[in-house]
Amino acid sequence: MTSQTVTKLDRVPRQRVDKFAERRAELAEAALQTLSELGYARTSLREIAQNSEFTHGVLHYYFSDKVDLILCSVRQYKTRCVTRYDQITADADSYDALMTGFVTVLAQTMREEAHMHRLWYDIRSQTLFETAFRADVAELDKSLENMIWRIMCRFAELTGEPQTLPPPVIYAMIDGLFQQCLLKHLSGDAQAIAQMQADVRLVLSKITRNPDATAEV
Amino acid sequence: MTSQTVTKLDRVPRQRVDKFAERRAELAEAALQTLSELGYARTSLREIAQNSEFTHGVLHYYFSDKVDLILCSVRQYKTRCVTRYDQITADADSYDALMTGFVTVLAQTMREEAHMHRLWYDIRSQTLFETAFRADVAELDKSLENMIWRIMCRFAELTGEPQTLPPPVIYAMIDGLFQQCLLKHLSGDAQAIAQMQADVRLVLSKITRNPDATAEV
DNA sequence: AGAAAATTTTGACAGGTGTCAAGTATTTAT
DNA sequence: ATAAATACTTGACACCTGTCAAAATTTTCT
Repeated sequence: MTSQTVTKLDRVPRQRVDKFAERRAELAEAALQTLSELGYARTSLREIAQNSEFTHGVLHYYFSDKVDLILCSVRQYKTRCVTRYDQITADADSYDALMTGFVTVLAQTMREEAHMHRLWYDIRSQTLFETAFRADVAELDKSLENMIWRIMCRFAELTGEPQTLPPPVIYAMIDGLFQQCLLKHLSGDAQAIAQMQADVRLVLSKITRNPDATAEV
Repeated sequence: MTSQTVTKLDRVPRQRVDKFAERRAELAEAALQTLSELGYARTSLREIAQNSEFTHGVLHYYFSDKVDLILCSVRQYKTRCVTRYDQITADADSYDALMTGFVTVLAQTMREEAHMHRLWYDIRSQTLFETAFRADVAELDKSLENMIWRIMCRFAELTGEPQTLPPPVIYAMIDGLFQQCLLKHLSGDAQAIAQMQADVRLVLSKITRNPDATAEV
């Protein structure tokens, strides 16, 4: 239930609502940090509160229960994640530039946000058991699929060739490569990132280019 | 520590050792069932014991701690999983037969062992946080990679064309497709399996066939 | 300034967790 | 058959979990 939230939205002045929402966001942020540090299985409300500037009781003032809090966190994570590669798409004015831009941001993401992404894979796995997260996780997954698809469309524009694989397939493939890389990267494999960059280049070159293009060019 | 185990292996008669190992396997099986039902985060030792014919205390007689038990379970899961597609590879005597055989077993696995596979993805995600599982999970992942690679080698034999993508890349791609399908399948999407079969066919046909082959044939 | 409302803290609750030691029952060996 | 080794159960321990109500604090409004 989010009855508390609804009540507030109904009759308190505008400023209040903003403050309430801000604090929710603040606590959701603390939850994100905790989840990315400990993983879903070991994340408790008291641990989350300790990563904020409040005590554990306040969580039930701003969220109806633990699920409500985590859902809020996931949505917050999404808004940051989903436009990550759009600048690259806009800037690139050639096939090679787009390719280089893409794998560069992939590497950067892996280096700087590895913990946040392990949280994502952890939550997505929870979805296999817990129905509560399914709708939000599916929506986020779809957004990521769209993000990848926008890149592929730009590739298609630049080559003049049509797309050869549907959005879900390309996303699944890139996601699989990213996930394997994350595993190796967090296990201490120093070459994992460079290897993934090479792998993505290889796969995309087979996908984005027309089968006969290599012979023509 | 598995000091208890070692002690037994050292000095008790052969029959005892077998019985000890058998019971370990039996309890590991109960753990597998529980994990695949509840997920890692909600699996407790008492719950595992309830899925066996013993009480919770016995777990500490056969395993040094919870981690020891789960590692044992994962290894047991592996031995069943890793040769799943080998028969298909041996039987198929044409490109189309191999392709059909592969996607058929993929679908069968998804239908019959969805719960076991969600456990696998759950445990693999835990590995991103918990170092204790890393070595075993990495080994299992490698075995699965090899299994997929054996299939690709058979494809290469049948087409006469060389492989175009290295083992880790192909595995990551297929795994990504499988994982997405599992998510949809468990969310109630009735077309998920058929869609995955089509997707795998599409991707493999782009990978296993020479770029110019379509023009030739 | 004082009353009212919103916010935060504190402390408790019922129940669950892994672990382990002290028992009881069962099997094995002599 | 009796003693010893093995297998299993029971019950406890210290601690952690989500939740919530009551009290204390802070902010807001008049």
